[in-house]
Amino acid sequence: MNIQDCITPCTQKPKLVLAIRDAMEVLNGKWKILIIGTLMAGGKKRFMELLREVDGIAAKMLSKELQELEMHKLISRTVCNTKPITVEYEITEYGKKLEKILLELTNWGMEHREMILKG
Amino acid sequence: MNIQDCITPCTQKPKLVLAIRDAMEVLNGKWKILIIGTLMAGGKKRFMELLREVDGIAAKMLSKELQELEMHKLISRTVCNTKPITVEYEITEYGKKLEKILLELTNWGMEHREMILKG
DNA sequence: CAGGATCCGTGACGATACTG
DNA sequence: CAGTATCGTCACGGATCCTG
Repeated sequence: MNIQDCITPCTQKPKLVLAIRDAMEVLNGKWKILIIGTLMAGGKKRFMELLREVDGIAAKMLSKELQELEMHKLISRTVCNTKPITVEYEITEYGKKLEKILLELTNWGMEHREMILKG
Repeated sequence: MNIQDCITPCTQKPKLVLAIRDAMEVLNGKWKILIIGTLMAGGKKRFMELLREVDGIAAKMLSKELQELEMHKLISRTVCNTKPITVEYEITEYGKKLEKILLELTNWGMEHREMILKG
């Protein structure tokens, strides 16, 4: 499948637009992709670990975006009855389907950074 | 290259985070990816065509996001000395490097939509 | 036709303090 | 530790009008 196949003929809306809209609705927010990337690369993470590794994010935002990601079945949340309580976040099998996107995004980002540095 | 390779050892920041941040900085904004997708699938487009096809966008936003995309060398802007004046936007060779990302995003979006509809 | 100028509301985002 | 509550801001985004 190539990118032209995403266009339906005549005056109908391009399928591409709908699909991208759907994807963006799930991935919107300043931190979601970074959170997913961190979890995908690093396995299980606790709240505080994420707070440290996704640096710059505030606890409120992390909490909120984690909830939204969980709603969309992209990550799972597990409460461990330790003392004090700890919580583990992990990417789901469904969430792993985003790996290709993340990879392409990462590759492009690195190329782009090099291109900027060279001028 | 797989996603684990994006992690540098020990306490350093993951390379993945930097790359994704770079990419997101270029692609941020509600409409950029949709604009790129439309141009990539449909070839040259004039301002009014984009205004129609990227539906929901306001002229101000379209203008602004097109400028930013041009700054980043992802699209080109050509003024035709017709009367009244018309302008053509086209994706650049550099911009075409985003094709893989767009494709993966589109594929995932379609799968996700189906998954939602089925429940 | 392409888009700039202006005005304006909302909500995304952030800092801080607090709780079980 | 893992959050929630509260408050504040600013810029993102939209509507409308105007110009070459």
